[in-house]
Amino acid sequence: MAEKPAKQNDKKVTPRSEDFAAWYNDICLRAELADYSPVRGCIVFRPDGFAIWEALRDELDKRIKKTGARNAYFPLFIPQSFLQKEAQHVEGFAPELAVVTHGGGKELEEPLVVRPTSETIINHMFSQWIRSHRDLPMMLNQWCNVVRWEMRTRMFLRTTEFLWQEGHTAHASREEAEAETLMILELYRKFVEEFLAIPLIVGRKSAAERFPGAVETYTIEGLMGDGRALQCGTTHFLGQNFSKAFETRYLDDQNQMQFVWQTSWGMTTRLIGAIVMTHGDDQGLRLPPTVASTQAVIVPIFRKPEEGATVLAAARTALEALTKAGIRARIDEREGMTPGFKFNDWEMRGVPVRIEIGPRDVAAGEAVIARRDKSGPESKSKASLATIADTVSALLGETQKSLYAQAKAAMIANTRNFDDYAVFRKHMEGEGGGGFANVYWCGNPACETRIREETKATCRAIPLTNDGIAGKCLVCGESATERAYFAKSY
RNA sequence: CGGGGUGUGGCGCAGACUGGUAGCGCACUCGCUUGGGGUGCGAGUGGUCGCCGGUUCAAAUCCGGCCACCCCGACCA
Repeated sequence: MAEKPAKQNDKKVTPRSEDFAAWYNDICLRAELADYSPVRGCIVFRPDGFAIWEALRDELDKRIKKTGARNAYFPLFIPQSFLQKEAQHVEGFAPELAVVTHGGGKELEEPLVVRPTSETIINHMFSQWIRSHRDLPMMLNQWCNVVRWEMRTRMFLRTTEFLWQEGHTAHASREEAEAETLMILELYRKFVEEFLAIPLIVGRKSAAERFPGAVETYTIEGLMGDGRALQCGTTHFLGQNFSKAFETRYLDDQNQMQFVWQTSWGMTTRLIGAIVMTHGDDQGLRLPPTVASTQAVIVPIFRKPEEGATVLAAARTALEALTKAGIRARIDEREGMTPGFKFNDWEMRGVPVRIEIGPRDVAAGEAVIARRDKSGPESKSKASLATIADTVSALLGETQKSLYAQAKAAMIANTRNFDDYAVFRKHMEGEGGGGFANVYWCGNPACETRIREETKATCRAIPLTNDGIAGKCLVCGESATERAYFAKSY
């Protein structure tokens, strides 16, 4: 689908309902979240897009630090040989590596890989820092960029270079590492659902979808507006795969040499795309107040200069009250634009609350308030200028909840149970998404492969609490071991 | 790497078949007008027509070669 190019300077964005892919591109460009760069597959994060990342990152950083992990920074370049030490890891990442072969005008003795992820270099350092059980657990987090040479890219969702947070921990016991993996998974779930207002399905990945080098991978999966799933974050239980490859060992309290047990986990700038695709509508972006760089915009309306003075004075008083209450607000004083144009412009940019102040309002001591989480006449109401900060503050809280509720309702409406393979296949074969399919599965990779080949749907998550024993595999009819969610994904 | 498509002001396109002074809409600048849901009018700025070569008095247009980008697949957060 989506052959129609983005109509960047036409007045309206492509309606979401008409062409989801074109709509998504339009929004990212026109709301000035990002722009294409001269380098294929790389994007520029513009201030309004980067502000979302900053808000998200600051909150996530706080939550991660609360678990005891500390931030560090490891080099961008990794000796090529490091990537080759762990068998599955090489196999998984080799095709998508960017490799530096020259430096200072000379060919390097050993090529350097631009990190696709930092397990290897971190293990190399861990092996030098960890000597005793008293050094454990070691829990580090890094905010950085990584590069993966993907064949096909999409703004925010898949770019050659992306920003992320990668946590890496080493523990004395298997149990402790497994507990850490699940604890971070829950931290991710809460963060994405509460802060980004994106409802999720949580679970374990199938072997085919596992991180290269992990023993077990866990995931949080969202459902986008077009019915396709998006992996929003993953946590990995690495077992001793990397510690054995890098000899990351310690002496336990019995004076025995042991390999550490490890985890890694990450979330990326893909989440910006998830916000756009989960909450956006035909008018454009709808930002959760938590990440909106402008939470409330005041549009002054007047005709004559003398009205302007009165209206602007009222607008500035309101702005002061909002700012004092900790609300990120601004006045749209642009000249030569009609109020109607500004309304549409701010709606397209996803600002949660709009405040209209005109001469009639000032006279009545009121303002018209429009909320972005609703549409039509219900979105507008009147509020007293005297208590504007309280009103807006309450609305921002409600917006956060209502965006989540709307997305949750959409996800539930788009999640179906299937017990007949033919029916499932027919459902999934249609254009676009198809939502989540909740099915019994025998756990055999062959059945998973058949689903992928015939329907393009993949196993997104296997819930942690499983009633798989109760049913028969959707594909082969054998006794099921899993009850899993399948979907077409980004 | 396979299949399809497109390259003409910042963006979206027409012009090409039938060679002859490069055009339209949006955006941008200036002026007036308008202003409670994408105001209207006027005047402007801006282009070696993807690149190289050929045919011709003359090439955006015809011929040959190359390059780039986009979409659909395989790979992936």
